[in-house]
Amino acid sequence: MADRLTIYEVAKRSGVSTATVSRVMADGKGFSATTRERVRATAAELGWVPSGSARGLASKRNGIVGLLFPDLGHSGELEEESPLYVDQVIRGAERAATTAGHAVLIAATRTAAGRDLAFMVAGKVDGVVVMARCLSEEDIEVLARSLPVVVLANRYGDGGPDFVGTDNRGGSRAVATHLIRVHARTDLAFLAGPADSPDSVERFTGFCEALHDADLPVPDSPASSGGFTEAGGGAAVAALIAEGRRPQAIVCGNDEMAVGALSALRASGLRVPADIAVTGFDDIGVAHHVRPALTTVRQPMRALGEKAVQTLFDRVHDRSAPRKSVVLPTEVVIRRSCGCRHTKENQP
Amino acid sequence: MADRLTIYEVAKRSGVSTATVSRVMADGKGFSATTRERVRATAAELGWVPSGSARGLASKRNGIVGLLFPDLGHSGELEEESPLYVDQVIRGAERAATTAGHAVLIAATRTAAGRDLAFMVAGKVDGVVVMARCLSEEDIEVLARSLPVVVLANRYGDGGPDFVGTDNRGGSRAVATHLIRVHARTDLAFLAGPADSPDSVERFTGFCEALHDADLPVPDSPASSGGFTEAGGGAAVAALIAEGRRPQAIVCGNDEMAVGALSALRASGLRVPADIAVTGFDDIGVAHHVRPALTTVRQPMRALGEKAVQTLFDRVHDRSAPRKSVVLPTEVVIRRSCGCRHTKENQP
DNA sequence: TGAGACGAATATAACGTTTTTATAACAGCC
DNA sequence: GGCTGTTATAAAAACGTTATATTCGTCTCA
Repeated sequence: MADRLTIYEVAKRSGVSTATVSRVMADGKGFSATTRERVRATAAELGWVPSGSARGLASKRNGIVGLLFPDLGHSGELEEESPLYVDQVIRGAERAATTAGHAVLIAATRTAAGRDLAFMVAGKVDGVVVMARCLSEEDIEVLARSLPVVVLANRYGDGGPDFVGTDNRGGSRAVATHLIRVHARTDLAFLAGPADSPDSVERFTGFCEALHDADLPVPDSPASSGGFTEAGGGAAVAALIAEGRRPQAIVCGNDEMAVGALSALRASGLRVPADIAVTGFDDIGVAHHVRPALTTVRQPMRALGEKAVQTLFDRVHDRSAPRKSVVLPTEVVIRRSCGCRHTKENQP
Repeated sequence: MADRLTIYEVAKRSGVSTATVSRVMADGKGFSATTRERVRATAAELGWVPSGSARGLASKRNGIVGLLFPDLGHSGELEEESPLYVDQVIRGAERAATTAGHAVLIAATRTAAGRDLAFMVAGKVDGVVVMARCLSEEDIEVLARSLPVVVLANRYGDGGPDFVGTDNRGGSRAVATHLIRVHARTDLAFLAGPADSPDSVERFTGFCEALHDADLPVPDSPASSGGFTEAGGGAAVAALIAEGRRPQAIVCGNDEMAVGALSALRASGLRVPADIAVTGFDDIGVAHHVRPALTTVRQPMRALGEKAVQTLFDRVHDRSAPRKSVVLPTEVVIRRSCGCRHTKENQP
């Protein structure tokens, strides 16, 4: 019986031309109300859904933005440990996209065929947001030559695509300054993440700036490193204590390590914050459930996703605009682990 | 200078035909290794990304699965309250899709143009997973006529598309049975969600089955309703207490209401679980942080997303296979609020 | 040496829309 | 009743791939 269902069939049955059907489906102008209704009814009756591919091909618009991220929990046992903030970024991106009538095409790249997937995605969208380190700089450059690209949270050089990130440095500086000014701590240790993590490096830089601001000695390198994991943070702090080091505060590169630090300090019989203050970074969910509740720095992950997509749309709209670089402010979340008695915490 | 970059340009520069370029990019067969390298090099050099639309049009394959959900936090002030489980479903879907070399196109439908977005998405994908109540039954039916559809967590009639959901009824029955058998509670109250929520209805049904199993009187309707919100749950329980009702246990339709119930009971000077036991449903994040830690029922949201996409692929692969209906088991998570002393909790 | 067979590469017709450009219908106006 | 200016519709040319059917060599084996 029926051939494959196309716009021709719908046009014929509605007694109009394909052009009219096209305009009706696109909510355009140039047809009467009755025509509109007739066409819509026919389409629904036949169960016709216009081919997005044909549409995209003919119109050169896809109505889709891509979002590439390194991983979303493919790492076997570590599933639940995979970065939760990705969810928030997706939410933000989805919101900004929906507002503009676009859908979001997501894909993780840290898998075997990840690079291929990334290019496949790139071919289907009007522009793409690329999260930190999920594609090589060369690949990003190739993509950027053929479609709008926004890089998220990890700037690539100076001449690259638009960039949106958070103020790691400022947040770290602020929380360290809080420890110095408010709690009069003068001997602070920084617990770093992986050495090749730009986040960790920026946070250490902010930490150093705070020390510098207060005329305290500035270290060349972090006191220790915990690989951004809870276990690593605990081990690093335990080692520090075993060496006889007793800083007045430990500024941790992220919350996971801070949680580990808390356990390690308790195990050593040291009190937080009385003996040693501890701060984290990221404000993950457990931060305000752990005891003492963790003073940390919150990154506006959702806003990040939103801003990234908005920036992408700006770029789609004007491909020759000057390169944009957006840095969203971070926010210090005061709880107990820094020594404060009254927590100051807005809802996330 | 350059025209718009197409396969023709790449073919010309590589000294081969477009067909060869196409096959090389698709990792097909029928070309020599040298040709392959030459073409790939040219493509990279030119920064050419094959048009996904043209590809999809010609091949009738998109390499994309759609995922439609009602909302992802567009509701103004309630942002953070929006259902977190959606994130998990997305993660599961993304994983299953990536495994098959597909990307995931996501869109929320509870917005003004939500329905249009849904149809737009449908036109771009090889199949679509539709989450509970984000599209009318008629719309789903229209979609299902033109592409594979899997309905998530909310069955539509008996003749509809493939279905994947969780065992609400069984989970509710299991947790109620636990209260009866292990903790010898005989006077249980069910705190329902919105009356039109199939989830709530199924959970109430399971609750009733447990009572029936134990030869306890089975109520016609829930003891009270809290609209699935923390405030609503608290208010409902407060009202119950004010009326002089003192059930031995309150089985809540979801965790939010259970958390509200906990507060309300504390405010009334009642001890949980000594005076009244409380259970929840969903195992949201706070469930194990609240005091007493909440005994609840966990739904495998991530597995749900994964299974939905796998089921979708099955359908794509064989469109005439018999209708499939998958119900994933739920799991009772024993904590303190039911009266148990030793929590039994696997990592989520 | 020639017939077959096989691998590599090509030419070209789909694929199903949107978008011009052109035409037809239809008021309103003198 | 012809003229004009809108508006609604029609016809056909893109859009950039993939897939089918073919061609072209080269190799193998009788």
